[in-house]
Amino acid sequence: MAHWLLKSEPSSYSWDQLVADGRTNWNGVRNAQALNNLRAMKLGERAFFYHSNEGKEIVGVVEVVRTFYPDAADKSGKLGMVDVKPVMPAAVRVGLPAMKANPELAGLSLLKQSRLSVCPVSENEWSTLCRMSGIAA
DNA sequence: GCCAACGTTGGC
DNA sequence: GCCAACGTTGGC
Repeated sequence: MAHWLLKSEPSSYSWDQLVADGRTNWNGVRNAQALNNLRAMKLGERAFFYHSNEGKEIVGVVEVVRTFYPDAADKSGKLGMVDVKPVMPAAVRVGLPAMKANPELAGLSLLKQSRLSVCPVSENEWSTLCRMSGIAA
């Protein structure tokens, strides 16, 4: 199974908000590459939840509970979303400096393409990040 | 189809 | 608040 990382500014949608909601639709993605990543997500696949701008750290893990479907509000028909639910919070929040300092994460697309809001995470990167965050993979 | 101008994201 | 890195738009 593939793994992912979803970015959100806590001021617009935070981990706490997701936990309170129990589930949410991950809409508002406009970037073509990010949309492609959303399309590639399968049911039950997991993603890290990362707070951009404020905190700049991994705060938890989410799971895909509905695969990609079109955004009814988008007339171009290109935009869409997946639904996710929280799985567990990070025991240790992993900040950007910690990720940059770890050579095993040198290829992490979060670090290489800072503007990509939905990025893939390789299996090695996933287990490294699980270890760092105290999340049981 | 190229490229300059502009807009957006996100780290610092 | 600034700026780098991109993506997008629009004139040619």
